[in-house]
Amino acid sequence: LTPGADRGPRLGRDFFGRDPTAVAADLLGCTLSARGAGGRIVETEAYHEGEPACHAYVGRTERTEVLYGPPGFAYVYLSYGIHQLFNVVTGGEGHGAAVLIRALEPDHGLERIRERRPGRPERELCSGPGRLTRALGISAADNRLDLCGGAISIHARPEADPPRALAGPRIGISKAADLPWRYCDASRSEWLSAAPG
DNA sequence: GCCAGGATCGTCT
DNA sequence: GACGATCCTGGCG
Repeated sequence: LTPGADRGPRLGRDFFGRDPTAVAADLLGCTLSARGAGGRIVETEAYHEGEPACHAYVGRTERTEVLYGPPGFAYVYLSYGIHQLFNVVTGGEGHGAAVLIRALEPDHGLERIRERRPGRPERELCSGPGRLTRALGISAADNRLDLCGGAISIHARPEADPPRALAGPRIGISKAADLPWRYCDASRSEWLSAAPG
């Protein structure tokens, strides 16, 4: 665990309004903070309307509408009936794209996190997309929240501690499984949900 | 330590 | 009515 004091300014709309692969790579090393708890982003995945693993692939529905909206908003959905998964909407308005946050190195609000995940070893607090939402108290109530102004924020990474980015195939999908759109910070391998590559 | 299986429900066909 | 962008538990050795 590293101290969490060195966090940059809150990321703005321009950061998110780019290709999901660029945003996914650049989110490594940034800090995700939700209501007083959070940590360094160490694992992300990009999704784009043009490939079938993306929820936006089916077009605009009530569920996917947020993906087609302006960048910098949260897309939170229920996976397997149990787990909340947290995504950031990317790209320009009218394009359906997002980045899934898959793992954090927790670095602030540890007491709150441990309260939400009692009895868990440090490594398992935030090492997985369902785990980190539980750790930070993120739920479907946060769907469509503005990350550039709301109770969940993302902050620029410190220049002094850059990530070592590695790209590989995404996890847990059956379609478009060949695209290397999962990004890991290899300088934080112990906090990942799975080995890079 | 590894692996197999079950939990659980919103969304779309 | 089927299917997940997952996680946890229990059995085995």
